[in-house]
Amino acid sequence: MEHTPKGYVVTDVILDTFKLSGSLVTEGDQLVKSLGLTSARWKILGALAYSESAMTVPDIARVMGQSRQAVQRLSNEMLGDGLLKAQPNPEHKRAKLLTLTDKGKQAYGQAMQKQIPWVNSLANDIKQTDLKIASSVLKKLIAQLGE
Amino acid sequence: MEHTPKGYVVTDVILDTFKLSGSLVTEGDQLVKSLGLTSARWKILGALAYSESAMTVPDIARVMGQSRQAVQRLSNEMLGDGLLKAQPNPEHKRAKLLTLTDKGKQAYGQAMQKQIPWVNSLANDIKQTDLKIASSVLKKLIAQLGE
DNA sequence: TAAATAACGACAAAGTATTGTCATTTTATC
DNA sequence: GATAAAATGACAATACTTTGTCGTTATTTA
Repeated sequence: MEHTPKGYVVTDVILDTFKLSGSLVTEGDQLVKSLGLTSARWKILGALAYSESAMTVPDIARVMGQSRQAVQRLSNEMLGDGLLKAQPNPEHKRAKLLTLTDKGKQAYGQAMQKQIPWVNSLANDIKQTDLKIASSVLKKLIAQLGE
Repeated sequence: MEHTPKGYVVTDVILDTFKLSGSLVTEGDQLVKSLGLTSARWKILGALAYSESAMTVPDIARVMGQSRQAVQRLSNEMLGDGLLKAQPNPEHKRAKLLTLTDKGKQAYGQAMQKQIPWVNSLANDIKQTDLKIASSVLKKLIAQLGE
């Protein structure tokens, strides 16, 4: 059995995804290092900042496409560091609702100020239409894998 | 400062890259589990199988876009497991040349037999032209980050 | 309502990764 | 050729992640 022409390109996309993901984590770590953040913590702050309402740990994990346990561990640390705070959840005794503290909001805001010029420059010599196509392809692949 | 329209889409691509990478590693682990492989080992086998000549550990790391140490650790384990073998490097006393053993070739071949129908089906409802565009966008982003 | 199923937090184990350091070897520079 | 700079293997520290398990809490189902 052989790769179809499309299957061959998908393999290429897969390998590039691994490479890009690694580079992004490394660059992201450097970018927010001075703020006391890491890429992983930054993503959790982002999930909560982007959300309109408070979320539980499993909520965040689902949005991020990660395991509940990984988010739980980071969230516990970030609660201890004062980046997050927990509210009682009227609908669930154990799964508390997490939100950003002022410190968390400030850290996320500062991270965004670093992220914005960074991604803007990353996009410089790539066409808008191509970026949108790439985004849709990645989303389709994610959807395929989620089934 | 705000995101440019393109910067906004790049952010989307970045988050999707994280998500997809995680899913691919998880799925890949399942796919080759019965062969005694993991996604990480599979990628190293692939780097050597794809290469026309033997490579050193740092060579493999550069191709994979990963740290030398991560590849070193996996390679040492795989040497112990008989998936790889080391040849003396006439051009370098310390950096030995790695190649696949018969066992390594067999494992990689079996992995490919599982990978091919998998990626072919992943590509099913995505247009070839879109896949190529996605691939080129990822490569451009990787190049930007490598500078 | 009762029982089965799923979700959740806590904890642990294993794997993967970056970063940092050190001694040694190789390569580049002068 | 001598010296400086870079590359390499080994080792350790730290961080992130998945998988698995357990007891408890919610939800679904009968």
